[in-house]
Amino acid sequence: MDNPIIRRLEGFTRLSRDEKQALAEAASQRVRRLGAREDILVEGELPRDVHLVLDGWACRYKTLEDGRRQIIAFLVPGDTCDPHTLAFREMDHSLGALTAVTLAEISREGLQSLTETSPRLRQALVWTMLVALAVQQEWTVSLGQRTALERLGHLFCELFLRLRAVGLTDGNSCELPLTQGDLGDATGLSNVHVNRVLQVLRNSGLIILKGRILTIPDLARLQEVSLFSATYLHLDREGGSLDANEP
Amino acid sequence: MDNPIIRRLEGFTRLSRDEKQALAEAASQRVRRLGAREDILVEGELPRDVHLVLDGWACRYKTLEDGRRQIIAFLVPGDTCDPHTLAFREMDHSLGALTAVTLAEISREGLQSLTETSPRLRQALVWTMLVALAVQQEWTVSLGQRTALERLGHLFCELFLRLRAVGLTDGNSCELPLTQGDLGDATGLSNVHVNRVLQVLRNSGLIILKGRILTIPDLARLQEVSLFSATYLHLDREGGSLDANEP
DNA sequence: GCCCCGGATTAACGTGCGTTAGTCACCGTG
DNA sequence: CACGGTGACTAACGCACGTTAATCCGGGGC
Repeated sequence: MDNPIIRRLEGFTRLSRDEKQALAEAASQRVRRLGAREDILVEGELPRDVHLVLDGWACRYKTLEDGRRQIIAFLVPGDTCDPHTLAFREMDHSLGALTAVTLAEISREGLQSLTETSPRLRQALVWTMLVALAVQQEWTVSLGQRTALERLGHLFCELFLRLRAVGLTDGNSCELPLTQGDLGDATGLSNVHVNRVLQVLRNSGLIILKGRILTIPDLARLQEVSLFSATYLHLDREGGSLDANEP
Repeated sequence: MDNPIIRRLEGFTRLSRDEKQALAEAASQRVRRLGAREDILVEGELPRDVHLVLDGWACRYKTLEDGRRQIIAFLVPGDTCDPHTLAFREMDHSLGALTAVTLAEISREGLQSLTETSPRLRQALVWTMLVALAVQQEWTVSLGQRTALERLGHLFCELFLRLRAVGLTDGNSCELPLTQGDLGDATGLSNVHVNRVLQVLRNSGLIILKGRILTIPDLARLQEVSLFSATYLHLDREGGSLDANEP
């Protein structure tokens, strides 16, 4: 009943017991498990369901004809894989598991009836889409303007805070089950250069990265170096239009 | 009554006479005009209204502390400037006019009552947000993987098709009121390099760019060179979940 | 008609990052 | 315990692109 999706949405709005119950039930009806590096959905597919990440890491990616690959988003527990399904028939990108993952499958109709009974859940779903957009905009800034070091530092800040929002951090550490190749595909850098820059980040004490564990000894300093400002993540309950109708 | 917003939404769903009427009325209630290069909203502001572009070009942009600037989206007639207002209090980026623009201002409440009376308009609004997300994802790919020439070619394809969708092209030509500096800020390139690459595009006959008019003699060829595939724009009426309940 | 100014263009030079290609460390497997 | 495989790491070299700075051009104001 305590699942990361609810934890995620509660960062935005307060949910009633009934809403949580309905959501938890919908998300436990059908569960799909995949191994690391398996594809969840590939570009061109016509998904019938919406997938939510319950456990593990996944990513969105696009591939160009000549093989170049760009990871366009990381998905951690609590994230929605494919809200697009609500408006588009066909996937315009692929979804891949990075680690072994557990997904909840909710049918389009199921999700729709959920949002039709609860305006608050509807708002929450819109909110997740807008946050996804805000994150994507920030990635645009990273790839367009930030140096390699800033890009990686920025990404680490983002991932750490997103994981913390769903209770998946331990002090100033979190898991980071990504290869240097993955980091390169996400930041638009070669794996070789990712390696070089990681050394610098390590040697300057900004991060500790060993095994699959990332530690950020001084988050404020890493944020400063990476020109990171957390507002775009909208992690605090700012209150959108819903609150206008509420006490 | 025939305004670009309706033209835009009709690319996704068929609207009833009443819905169009209500939308057109809401969009004509309050109109705001700005000169070229003026700011519409700046980061940190707390907008009370949602803005729609009726005429002219605008852009979203973010600025880093040291002055680096990234344009994260171009807005043309029919586009929604700030759907965020529905969920976030504070702007996490700025909006600027590129040319003189005419905007429709709709209050949060006004928009909400519009979407509450018509589920179809609600769906259409969700659709515009998802398209914005899809476009942002494609920009991520461009900045991460495409070469300078591909980036510019890709951008030209995108803008041309988006303008065509709202009836703002003339044969294989359209307006392009952007400076080479703007193009650089959008593609993550220096204005000098934008200039170099434009020469190549011109000399190879892929584009004609003179005055503020862009002509694409052979769109298919430009698409090929830029690794452009139009699916991410979702310009065709694919039918989302709404159609499931319809004849 | 002249001035002024933003934008386009060009040139010379520098560099951050990619590419290629190799070695090394680790881990699960038979 | 040898093995194969994957990911981390290193080194040498090259290029796409940035930086700086100068010149050119066209349009609007008076």
